[in-house]
Amino acid sequence: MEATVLDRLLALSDLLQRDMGDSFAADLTESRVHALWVLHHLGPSTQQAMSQALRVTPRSVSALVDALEAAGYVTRSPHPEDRRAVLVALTPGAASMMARMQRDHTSLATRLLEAVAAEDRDAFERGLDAVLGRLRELVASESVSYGLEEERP
Amino acid sequence: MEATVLDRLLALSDLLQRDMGDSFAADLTESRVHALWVLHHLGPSTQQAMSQALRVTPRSVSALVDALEAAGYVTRSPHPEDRRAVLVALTPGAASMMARMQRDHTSLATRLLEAVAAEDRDAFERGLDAVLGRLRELVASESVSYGLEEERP
DNA sequence: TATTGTTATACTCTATAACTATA
DNA sequence: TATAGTTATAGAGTATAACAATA
Repeated sequence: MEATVLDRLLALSDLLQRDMGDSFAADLTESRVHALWVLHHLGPSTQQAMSQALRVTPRSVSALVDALEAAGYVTRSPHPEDRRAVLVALTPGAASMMARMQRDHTSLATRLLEAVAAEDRDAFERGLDAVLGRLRELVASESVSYGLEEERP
Repeated sequence: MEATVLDRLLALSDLLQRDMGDSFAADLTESRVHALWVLHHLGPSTQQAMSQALRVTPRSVSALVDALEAAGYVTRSPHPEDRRAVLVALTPGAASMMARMQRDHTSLATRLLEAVAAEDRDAFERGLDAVLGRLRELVASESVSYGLEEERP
């Protein structure tokens, strides 16, 4: 039995994730880098906005921002229009680190696409979009399930 | 700027992972299901073997197996040839649960591939293999890096 | 009344280090 | 001496619930 497309996608997913989890500074973890990455793309943000982008609870964002602030990666400042909220922003050092990460990300994207034979690239990209679209449909309709709820050992 | 192939792969990775993390019985977590999945594919295994397959330390395997054993998903039995080791095996209930998960997995693989236009499928699969191969090379040569070690804020 | 963020608490995953039993 | 697994301990991520300040 040979590997299905799904198996290969899962293998890719595994490699990408392992790769991203590596090579962080000692005081950075995957979750913290994810938070920095979100700030890099969103700009200064409330913790509410970060909570939605990271898909974790506001309480967890507080903990992440506490750690990032203590290590000098972000600052908290009062929101100019809403005195309940704070604005979290990257420090200059963290911003340049994220800029470098963005360049590495772009370079990786290029190198991966270059691995695909030129005559296959269009079909490959169409296929990728099709699979992504289908998966989004399935997730939205909740019809992707490993059905573990019904049965117990 | 439109999404690169890498961005789409990461989006796929995200959806696949979110999907797998959902819909577990209350006493199952993603890590525990991963352990059950490994046992489903390897058959009865030592904790050492599980440690390598799951890429976590032996100590963490002990903790996972403790929880799975307490909840009735696996059993520990003495290894017939090595009295230091134990064999961890799925209980019948867990085995049938994993069989169902395997069917769902196969069905998902089929549905995803069906989303790709028939005339694109060969090129899509070749492209996928090429990207996967390239990523494996890059990871093996450690030349994929977001370079976070050198700089600090 | 609803929202933003925090304090308090708890559980899970993971890791390192030291230890026992066996190979 | 090396390996399989455990006890002990610690750090990080996440969650829920109750609360404060503000909208």
